[in-house]
Amino acid sequence: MARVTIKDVAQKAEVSITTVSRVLNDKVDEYMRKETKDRIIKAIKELGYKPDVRAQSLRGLATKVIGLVIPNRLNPFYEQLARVIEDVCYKEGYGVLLCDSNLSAERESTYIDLLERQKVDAVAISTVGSNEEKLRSLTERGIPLVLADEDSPSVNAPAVFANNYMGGRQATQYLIDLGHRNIALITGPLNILSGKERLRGYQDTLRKNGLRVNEKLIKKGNYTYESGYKGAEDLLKESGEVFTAIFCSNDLMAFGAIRAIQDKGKSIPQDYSIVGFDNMYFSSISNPQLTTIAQSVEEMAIRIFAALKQEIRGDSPREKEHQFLDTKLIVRESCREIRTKEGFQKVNHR
Amino acid sequence: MARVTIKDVAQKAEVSITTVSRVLNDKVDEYMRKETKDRIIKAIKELGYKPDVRAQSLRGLATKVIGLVIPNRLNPFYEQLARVIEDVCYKEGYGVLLCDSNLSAERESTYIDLLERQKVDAVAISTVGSNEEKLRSLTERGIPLVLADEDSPSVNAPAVFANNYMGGRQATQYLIDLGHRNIALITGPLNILSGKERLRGYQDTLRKNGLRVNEKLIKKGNYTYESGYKGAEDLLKESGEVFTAIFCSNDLMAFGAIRAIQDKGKSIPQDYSIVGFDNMYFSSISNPQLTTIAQSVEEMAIRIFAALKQEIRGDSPREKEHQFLDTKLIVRESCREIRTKEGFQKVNHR
DNA sequence: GTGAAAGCGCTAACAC
DNA sequence: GTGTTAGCGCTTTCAC
Repeated sequence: MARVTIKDVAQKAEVSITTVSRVLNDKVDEYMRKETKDRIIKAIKELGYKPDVRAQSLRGLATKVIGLVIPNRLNPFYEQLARVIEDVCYKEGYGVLLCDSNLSAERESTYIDLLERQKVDAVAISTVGSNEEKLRSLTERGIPLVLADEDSPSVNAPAVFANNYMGGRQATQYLIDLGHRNIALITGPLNILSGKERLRGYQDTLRKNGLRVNEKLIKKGNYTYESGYKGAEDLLKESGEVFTAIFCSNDLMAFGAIRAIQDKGKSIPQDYSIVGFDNMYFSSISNPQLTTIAQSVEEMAIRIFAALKQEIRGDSPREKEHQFLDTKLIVRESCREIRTKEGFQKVNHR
Repeated sequence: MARVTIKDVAQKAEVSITTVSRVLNDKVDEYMRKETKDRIIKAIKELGYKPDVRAQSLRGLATKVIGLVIPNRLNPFYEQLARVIEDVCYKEGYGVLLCDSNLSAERESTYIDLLERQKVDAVAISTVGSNEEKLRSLTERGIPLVLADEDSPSVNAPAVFANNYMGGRQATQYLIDLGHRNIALITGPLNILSGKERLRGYQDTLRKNGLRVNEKLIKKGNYTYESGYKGAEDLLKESGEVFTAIFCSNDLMAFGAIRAIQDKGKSIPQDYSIVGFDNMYFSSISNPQLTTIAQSVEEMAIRIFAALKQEIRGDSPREKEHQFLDTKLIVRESCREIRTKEGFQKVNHR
């Protein structure tokens, strides 16, 4: 029994294909004899018939597939996001065409083309940039778009972000509350939103607490383990500046920094306190377990999917909504309270 | 410029849709005037036309999408496999519908149905079991199948496996060569191939070296961090048996075991040597860095894709090939040589 | 060298 | 209540 189509079902149930189609699409309210319906359902079961989505969607129905474009799943945050979005889609009967642009704008562009040819119902994208035009044309071609944790200038689409600024503030404030006064930062890539915002949160928080922003304590990283290692190494040897804590813009860099510090014979948190960002799974089982900022990835996935659905239904406003989700400090083992000139610092944070 | 179809291109280039279709599919060898062809290509460019894959495939062409079903991407091995397969597919112009069955046979079954309805060109699956019938019917329905690292009894499909038995032997032999005589094992799930084979490799290697297989030193795990922690805890407190090393059937459990040991105030590798399995990214940056067995995931992805293509082309033999890929020991920081009764042990391994 | 027309599997407007 | 038919966007046979 190869390739069974609606015709086979119709034949077996001794009705027309229209009638079969009606029961498939639950257009039965226009009264159909129960007996007929049962006969059709029985035939479908027996033949193991499954409608061909391509044919259905050619006629205007949904493909029930969404495209998801992420920059790089080696970054655990995106991997987690992909997993959670897939989970939500599964529950709603959608498949996910997963596209990892591998940090390449060109690859991202190729993938957008692929998704357009595949006529997916919608796409969620965390863009690496440089594809604004293509993204705009996607929506013009009738494929709705939702921006996931990365903005795209000149693209009018709903967006869901983690509040990276808030996270940067929480991390920095926590260290200050522990008594740290000289807090270093290893940044993310500064051409993307999360990198910029975490930096801004750090700077503002220092200032708000009457502390100076020391440029020598800010090292540029790119979210990789290696760049975290390098950043901490530089802080340790080159700068000659005093510092007692590092806020790393993501967990992977935090692990690199920790290793660099340990390789210099120092230890965490005795000699240096470390805060990460992402709360990746490994941070809860690493040694030491990492104090970090958690983003609510589940919540983000749910919001993204909701936005996707709204766009698919076409009932979204002309001005697209940008949502920001709260971040949360997760205290574990990588920070310690320190004695300052003024004596023990009163710890008081959320 | 919404929805541009082949008609629009034909109109703009002042030819029939047939002619446009010819250049799309490179059926031009049947002599077409170069001028005509150029005009069409120009029109395609200007309109940004992209063929609708659904329509093409309805007429018998490929959908250029494959389905990939994995048990659980929280297991880094599968996540890595998914990433690498996606990469190969990208290079070959294929999209990937990624389906995480989340260790549920029911979810896997639902996903198989989805893939059939979507008429993907082929599916690669690492099954969690209980869906043999469904898998067989997939192939009968014309959607070829490749088994990825997990066999499925009674399903006649090509398969690509890591040589888990070899890995189990390598890990165990390495520990023996380091002088260990009482080697514990934390197993994977014993209802799946990799779990069984790694266990078998462990047992055979002990015996081949004239060592006794001590059931009390074998703890059942399920590839999670928690089960590794629990396994080591049990070994440490309950058994009362002496042992100096643990072979953990995957890295995640190795991390759990390490933590359990450390929580008891012991250290790695001074007090206990640990070998993992998978060589996940984190094993190279963890503390201590983990000695482990590497599977060649890239090679696996390439072979799987090659098998997929062969099945799609339909030129594969009736008796499907089962391939086994070599594993490799990666020595890092989590093991040490120990003194035995007979004095220092000569270390001699590959 | 190029076009007309059938048909892939399906839905929906319209008939009866 | 159910069937006939046009047509979604495309490829391919056959005709010219």
